[in-house]
Amino acid sequence: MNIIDISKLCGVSTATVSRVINKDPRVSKETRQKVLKVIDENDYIPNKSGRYLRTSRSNKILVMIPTFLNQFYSVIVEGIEYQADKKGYQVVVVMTMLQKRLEEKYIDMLKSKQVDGCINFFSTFSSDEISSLANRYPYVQGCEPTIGAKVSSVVIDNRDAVFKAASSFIQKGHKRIAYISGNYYKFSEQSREAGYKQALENEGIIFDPALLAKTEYRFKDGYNICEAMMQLPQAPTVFMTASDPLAIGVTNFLIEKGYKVGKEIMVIGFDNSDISKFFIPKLSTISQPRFELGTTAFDLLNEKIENINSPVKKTILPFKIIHRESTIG
Amino acid sequence: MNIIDISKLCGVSTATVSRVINKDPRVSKETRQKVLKVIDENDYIPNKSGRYLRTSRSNKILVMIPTFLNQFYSVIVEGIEYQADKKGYQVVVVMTMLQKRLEEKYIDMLKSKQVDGCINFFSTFSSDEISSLANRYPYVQGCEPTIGAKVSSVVIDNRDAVFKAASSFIQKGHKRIAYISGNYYKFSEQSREAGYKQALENEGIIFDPALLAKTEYRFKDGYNICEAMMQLPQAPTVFMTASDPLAIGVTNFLIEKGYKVGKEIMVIGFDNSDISKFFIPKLSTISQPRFELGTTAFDLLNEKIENINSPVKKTILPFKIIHRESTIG
DNA sequence: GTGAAAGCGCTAACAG
DNA sequence: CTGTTAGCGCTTTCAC
Repeated sequence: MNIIDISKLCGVSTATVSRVINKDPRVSKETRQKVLKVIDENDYIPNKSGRYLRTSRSNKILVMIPTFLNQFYSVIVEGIEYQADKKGYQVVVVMTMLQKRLEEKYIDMLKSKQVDGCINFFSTFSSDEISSLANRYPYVQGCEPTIGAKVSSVVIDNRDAVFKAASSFIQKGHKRIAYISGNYYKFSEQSREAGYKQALENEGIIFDPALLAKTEYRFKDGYNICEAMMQLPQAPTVFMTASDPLAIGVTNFLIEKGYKVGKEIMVIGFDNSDISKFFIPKLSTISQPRFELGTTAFDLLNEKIENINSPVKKTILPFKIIHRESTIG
Repeated sequence: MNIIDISKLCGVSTATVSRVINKDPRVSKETRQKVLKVIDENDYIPNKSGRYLRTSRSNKILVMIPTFLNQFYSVIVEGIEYQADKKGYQVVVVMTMLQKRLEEKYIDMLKSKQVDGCINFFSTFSSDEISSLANRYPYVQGCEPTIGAKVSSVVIDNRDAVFKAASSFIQKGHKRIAYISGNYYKFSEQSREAGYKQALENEGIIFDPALLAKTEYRFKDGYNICEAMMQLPQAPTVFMTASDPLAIGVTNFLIEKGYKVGKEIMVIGFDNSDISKFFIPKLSTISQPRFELGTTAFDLLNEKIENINSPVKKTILPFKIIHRESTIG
């Protein structure tokens, strides 16, 4: 069942059927109703490949995220969907699991014109690859822009977030502040580490490499790192981490050993994931405006879709430091 | 840059270029190499819409899930990707947020031939709609098959899972067992409630409607329900829930009020989400084989893609009841 | 081993 | 307001 079949059943041309489908106003009311009736009766759905081939637009955008395991991306995708929906776009999401092979498999959807644009939240590509990609296709990055690449992106001020949080702990008298970072050497990690070191320096505390760990973002990594650091001659009194699961892992170890988290030892995570409010003790964290990260990413992408030569933009959104029981007892 | 441009640059026909792209063996080695060189030099990527239109295959499947907020789906999607990848499929995921409008917006991808098949994990459609959909397009369901619909699906034996768990609590002497269920009136909910009631009946305990709650699956819902139930004249000594977040919400309330969870009051969740091992106390839960749910769902779909008239299959995978601190102190 | 040509289903320019 | 027609980019017979 295609547009020709429908047109024959209606006794009109395919052009007229196409006009009805695309809500072109210059079709008489009677014709329109007749066509709609036949379409409905036959459950006719236009083949999109035919349309795309003709219009070279798919009204679809691709979102690449490393994993669905990290709830962090959930609200971001909601933001993208919210904004994209208003412009009539479909949003399809793919998972790259941090693997270059999978990223290539799916970026092909952009290159082969199956989607009108792509928002990526973690790329394994080099900055040159990203620059050239973004130069030729609508492509923007969120949260983890490729360092040095010429590409539109939306992020928070990671450096300032950690700087402010660390500074406030120091001002309350803490001297041994640990920071557990990720080990991908990406934008957010570098920024946050810089903020951490800057805070120490500003407050006249000498940076101790033993208090800076690089690891994966999971619960057990936080647990393991904490276990190691608590055996240092001078153990930390504050643990700052690059994710909430890391902070929860840290807390697990501390509580197991009988420490009073939030009183003796402070713990603060990152991302304000849902569990942070319902963990026991309630977890302090640094919050990113996830929904707005999504809507902004879409807006940036849309500019590129409408004009691939529009200027590259780097948008920075505000963060929030949220203190709960794990830092204020 | 299209296949014609490439063919001209190579001095061959488009047919030959197409053969090279599709690894057709009857192309001479020299021709092949010349074509590949030109393709590479020009960064030529075939337009997929042209191909789909011609072949009516997209090598893409659609996965519909209600929300990325629930980590439960993460490993399932990994399983799907793992299996689909072996057959050369791309996996695209969309989020329906339990909204019929969004589900329709995305099911259109299946009907309009943008994907070769669809795996859905939560549908708002009626059983008639699903039956007719599954009859005409490769479409299967996972975890929450539409009740009464003629559609292939993969699930665990939800009824038996809750039956076994509840029975074991009763056999340990518990008489007041609460079950917090979801409020969507879906397959898993009905099965689990049936298992719960069956266990009570088998052990000669009269079902008390005050101990069966229907709510959403979030942390705070567990908290609120627990608060209400603990005010009953005879409060429960066991809380079973339909999700881990619900169980965590329950535990939050109990600990806040000073109860010893795992000693005085037992709590068991559902799905064995990552946090369950790192919550304090460690949370007992009922585990579904998520990766296998994914691979099996893909296999079922693939059968339908290869032959839309292949018989409808209902696959049941094993579950596991995992006891941790919240039920064994 | 290679090319010519038809056609997948659709839209849009043009004509009337 | 409606129809005719070309053509989007690709694959695939059918020839040679």
